[in-house]
Amino acid sequence: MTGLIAQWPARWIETGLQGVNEAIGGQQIGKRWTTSNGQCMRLSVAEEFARELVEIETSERLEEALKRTSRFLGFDHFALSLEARTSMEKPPEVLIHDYPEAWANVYINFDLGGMDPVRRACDKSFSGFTWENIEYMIPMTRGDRQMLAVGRECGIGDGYTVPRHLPGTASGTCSFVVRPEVSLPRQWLVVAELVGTMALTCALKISGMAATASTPKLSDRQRECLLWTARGKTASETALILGISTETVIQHLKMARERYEVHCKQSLIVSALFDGLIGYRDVFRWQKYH
Amino acid sequence: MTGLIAQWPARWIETGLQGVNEAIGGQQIGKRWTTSNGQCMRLSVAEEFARELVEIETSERLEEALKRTSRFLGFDHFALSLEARTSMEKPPEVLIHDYPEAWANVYINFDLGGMDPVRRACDKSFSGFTWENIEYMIPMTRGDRQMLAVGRECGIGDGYTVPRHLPGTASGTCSFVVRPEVSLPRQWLVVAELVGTMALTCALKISGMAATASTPKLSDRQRECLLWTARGKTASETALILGISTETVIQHLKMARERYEVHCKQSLIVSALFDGLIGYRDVFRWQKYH
DNA sequence: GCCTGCATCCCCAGTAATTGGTATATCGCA
DNA sequence: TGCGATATACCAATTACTGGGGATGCAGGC
Repeated sequence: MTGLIAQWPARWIETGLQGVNEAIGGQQIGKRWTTSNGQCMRLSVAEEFARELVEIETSERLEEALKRTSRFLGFDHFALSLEARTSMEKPPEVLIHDYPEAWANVYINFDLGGMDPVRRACDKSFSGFTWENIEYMIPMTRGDRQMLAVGRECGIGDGYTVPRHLPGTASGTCSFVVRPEVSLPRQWLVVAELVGTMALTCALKISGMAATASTPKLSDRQRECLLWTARGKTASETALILGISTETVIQHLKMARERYEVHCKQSLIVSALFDGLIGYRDVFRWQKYH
Repeated sequence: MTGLIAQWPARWIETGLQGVNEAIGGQQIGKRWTTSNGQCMRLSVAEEFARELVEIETSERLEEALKRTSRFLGFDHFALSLEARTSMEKPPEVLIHDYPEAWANVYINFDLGGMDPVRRACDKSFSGFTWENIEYMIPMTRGDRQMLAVGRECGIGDGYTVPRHLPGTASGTCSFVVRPEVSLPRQWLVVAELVGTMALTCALKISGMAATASTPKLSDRQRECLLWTARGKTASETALILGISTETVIQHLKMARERYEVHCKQSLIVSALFDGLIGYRDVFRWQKYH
């Protein structure tokens, strides 16, 4: 339980915010994102992208829209990857990009080794980050730096990556990249954050991993018993907490299993979590207060 | 094992995107967010907030800045919560809000029942969502609706919640709320998405949580036994499947519980799912084939 | 060579869960 | 008013799990 409790230098945290700050940028309003009459149009780009996405059903169309939008934002490449949260070997649900072929090939080898520092940094940030800040987020190994160097030779310079996670369901990243010797379009990073988020939402929809509401399968009392079970309580403990008899708790859980058509509490918990009938926050928050 | 992997109605997925679309909004540019000379200033609000955040080191100052910004965006209340998934009992790392006291008190009681549909919906979306869309994301029980009704009586109307999750590390939400009978400021939701993201990043910095990340690691065999357990198998069934003795399976699960510092298989499964050690895909894909 | 981690196997005592029943009372709704 | 759903409570038999002990062999690192 100990292990790698590294002390992140406070700097990355600041740079995380500064990254957003830079992303927001815009002291000087560039010509490119203002119309002739001086109207700001940065959000309009995200707006237009959002309108497109509502209609998109296939990864091909998402790729096309993302490519066009990333170009407009001033990036040379983009890459979106969405994978089911699993350790088993399976191809990602959605993987679209327009990286140079040389880099795409190299990348697969690096990725198989799990050596991508960008991926690791994704587990550390709520928001998008520029690649130049990765070294303040995670320890960079020699292999990591070598990978980035190889990337530059393949036409991959700096980038901005938007990470998103859904517990138990999926992890996704959406990166916007410029070629070497070119600066990131700072004033557009904030729009990239929005565009990346929307693209990942769309990818989730395409992959079929998006959630939906079903009619609640359980009564409130059944759900309550289930929640305490998920929190690690036994039937008798739950009975004490709810002020009812142990047998009643058992009965509620019995009914709940019948409704979900499962025969054990493990499956019941997994099903209810997946359905959204109980949430991780419901389970873990309570544990804080023991 | 039917019913679990239902065919998601496309509706919520669309509404998810439409939510973003509405958030982007802005067909009609309201007077409120344009300056006298017609300059758009929506992003400027986020920009200003970002500049403040870089300097903020305490939750008190974050609270103050978030309160001011949420008012400016047209919301009546805000709430930010950031929780670590540690095994140690500790209060939430950061919990700041300016909800009416009546609601804060009521909420704690409901919270003990784990009946907040907003928190559950947070496990289902990459981006922020309006509360009116929750019913398309997760099943709503009677208790859920009752909770929202009580909320309205306490001055809590509709809201927009930004969820963020770092696997094995932390979960956070930032909500922006209007009082009943008042509409959400649609054109500002996109800014709320950015402000919420930045506020959560800042909260992460304040809590020092970036420093405490390591998730327990299980051996391959331990994970395999855990996976079959999550699939609803008993120890003896798992033993048959893996071709080892029941006692060995029990031993592996024993070790896994020790590493996660939990004492029952329910908690083990929930923790492993949350950390991404196993995924719903791992569990359900198998069940399709019985 | 020693140590650690891993995987495998075994025993035991106590507790919990599962499956099969039965039985009340209440509440909302048609 | 009667039906169905809900919440409550109980019993009995069987199986599964949990937390203590052990043990062996095998790989990899220092």
